[in-house]
Amino acid sequence: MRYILFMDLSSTAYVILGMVSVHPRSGYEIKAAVDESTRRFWAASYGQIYPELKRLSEQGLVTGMDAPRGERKRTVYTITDAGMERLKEWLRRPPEMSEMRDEGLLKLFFSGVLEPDEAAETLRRMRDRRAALAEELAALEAVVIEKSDEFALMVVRGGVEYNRWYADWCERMEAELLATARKERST
Amino acid sequence: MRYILFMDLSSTAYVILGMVSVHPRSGYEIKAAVDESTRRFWAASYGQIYPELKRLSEQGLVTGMDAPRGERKRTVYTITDAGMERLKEWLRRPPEMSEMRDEGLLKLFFSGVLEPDEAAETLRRMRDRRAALAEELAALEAVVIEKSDEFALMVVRGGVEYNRWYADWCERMEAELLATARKERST
DNA sequence: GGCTCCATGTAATCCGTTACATGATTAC
DNA sequence: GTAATCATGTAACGGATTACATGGAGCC
Repeated sequence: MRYILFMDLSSTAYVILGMVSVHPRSGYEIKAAVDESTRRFWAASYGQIYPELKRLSEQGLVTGMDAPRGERKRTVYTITDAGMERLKEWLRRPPEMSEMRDEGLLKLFFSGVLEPDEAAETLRRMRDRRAALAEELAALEAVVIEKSDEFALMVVRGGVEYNRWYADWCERMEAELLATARKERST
Repeated sequence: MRYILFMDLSSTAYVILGMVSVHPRSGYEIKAAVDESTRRFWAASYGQIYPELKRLSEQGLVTGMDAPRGERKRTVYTITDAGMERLKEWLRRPPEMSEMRDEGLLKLFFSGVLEPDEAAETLRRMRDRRAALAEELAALEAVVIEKSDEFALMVVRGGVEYNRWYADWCERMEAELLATARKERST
């Protein structure tokens, strides 16, 4: 007999716990929920979800129940009391990890070897991307309002604001860049 | 004899090309440069840098030259014309990848199971972290100004602005959260 | 003498994505 | 009937971090 008292959970484990804390879901549904909500700041793939569900189940943090749809097998997972405790305990701990990888910024950073208008082109692309993302999230906002989930709404709106700020920053930097380029040409 | 005409380069390869495009550097110096500049939006470890330098050298995109310091062996890498062309070609391509992982946002997203003031605590931690980061980058700004690198400066300042926006957003969300919590308590 | 920094490298490991396999159900 | 979606899983692969090994140089 093995005693698992308090094994460290992976970050994916908490996404799963969070997702089933709202209401029971199948692995497939968890993946779908992640893809339309946390994906932009915390993704998860089938390759993580299914093995993790098995582990969480073994540790008694979720329980899987058969819930077939016709002849199609299906297992929905419910969070247990122990699972809810672990989730809350994690939520109360100060957030640690935060990282980003941004190819646009990297290109900008090295753009000293290019002509100013080539660098400006990078900024325009970045701007367009961010503007599109802001619109996408603004559309999602309507969907989230329906669910009346205060925190989900807060996060989507934050996403809209962030992408708008970013798009605006790109515009300003492009203008600045072209302005100094003009000034330099005239001397 | 092997003919490598146009093998795809890894993202790390471009960081290295970018870093040696400014002036020749050793692997150690590349790592140090990454750590004090691009790290926040594009990191690189020794485990990537040294093998990648070897590959880039084999492909004729950089050339390594012995540059010992006393008895201590040291190799500095210089970008070749071919390497510069590859770097520029990449810089001109529209940026694709951009991703983030943010534990704070993830915790916020699932904070519906907590008391409002516990969720507010998460926002306070996030705010403090962002404010500290903004200060850190503001201090770095002074160092970057010395180097008179227009693009590096643009990126650091962007970082300051971003973290200040983020910190401010956290403050506003905390206020909003506590306000609705008060309202709900009074009903 | 010991600590920190300079300097190069590799092996083990972790984390995560992609691709694939399989099969039922629903919509057109 | 066939394409898309629901549903579960795993194997292969790739990217990146961590840890370790090795050793010289400079400083207190």
